[in-house]
Amino acid sequence: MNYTNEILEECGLTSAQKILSGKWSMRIILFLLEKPMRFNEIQRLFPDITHATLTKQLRLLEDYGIVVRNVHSQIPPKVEYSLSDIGKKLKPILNSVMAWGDEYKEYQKDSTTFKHS
Amino acid sequence: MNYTNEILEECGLTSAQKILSGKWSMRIILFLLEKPMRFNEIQRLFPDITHATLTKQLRLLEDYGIVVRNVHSQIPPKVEYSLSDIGKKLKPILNSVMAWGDEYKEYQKDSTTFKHS
DNA sequence: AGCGTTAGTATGCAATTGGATACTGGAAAG
DNA sequence: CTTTCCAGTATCCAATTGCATACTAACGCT
Repeated sequence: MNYTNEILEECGLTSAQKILSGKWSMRIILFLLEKPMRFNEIQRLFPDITHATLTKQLRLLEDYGIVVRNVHSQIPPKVEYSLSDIGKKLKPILNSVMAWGDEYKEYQKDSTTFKHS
Repeated sequence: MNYTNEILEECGLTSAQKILSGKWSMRIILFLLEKPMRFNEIQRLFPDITHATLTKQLRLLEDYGIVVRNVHSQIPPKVEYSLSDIGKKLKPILNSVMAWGDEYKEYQKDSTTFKHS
C-alpha cells in the first residue's frame, strides 16, 4: 500500500470524483461524446431535469473545464455545448462504467439476497 | 444516438453512478482492492472521516453488494471488510479514473484560464 | 395581439449527504 | 482502577445538491 490520504488528494482520484459525481454529469457527458448539442436538445433527452437544474449542471461542467459553451449571437439564441479535449478523454471511462453497471444489474437480478431490514 | 432517458435507466450507467458518487466510495474501494481491511485500519487511512460517517458509507456499499462485511466474534471485535466479486471488477474503472484525474490536473495546471467571476 | 421558440436568471424550498458528538461493552494493559 | 482498543449506535445539525416556479427578452408565426 503506497497511498496515504494526502497522496490521494494529490493524485487525480479526488478531482475526478468531484466532477463525475453529480447526478447528471455522466449522462450529459455521455451524450455530448456523440455530438455537440444545444441546450434544449439536451433537455429533451432528460424529461426529469428542469431548466434551471440543467443550467447549473452545465455551468458546473463548464467551470471544471469539461464542457465548452459556444454562444452564437442570434435571435432566437443558439448555444452549443460540446466537450473539451480533456472531456472527450472520459469516453473510455464512461464506456467501462456502463459495462460494469450492466454486469452489476445482472448480478443483482440473479442474487436472492435482500437488504438487511 | 440510440439512447433515450429510459434506456439510460435500463442500462447500468445510472446504477453505477449512484454507487460511485458517494464522497468516499471510490477511495474506500481503491484501498479494499489491495487487501481486506478492518474498520479502524480504514479509518486511519482517512483522517478526515469520522467514525459514524465511515460506518454509514460502509453500510451503503454493503447494501449495494460491493463490500462484504465479515464479523469475527471476538473480544475485542474484529470486522473485516473486503470486496465482493462484482466490487473487485471495479478495479480497471478506478485505475482509469485515477489516470484521467492525473491528466486533468496537469491540464488545469498548464491552462491559464480562470473561472468566470 | 398573442403564442411559441430560444436560453437563460432569481429565489426559495426540499431532500440528500455528510459531520459532530456522545453513548455502549468487554477485555487487556498500565 | 483507569485508560485504551475495538466496532459500533443514536441523535442532531450543517452543507450541499437538486427541484419548482416565476420571471426576462427578442423574434417569427398566425
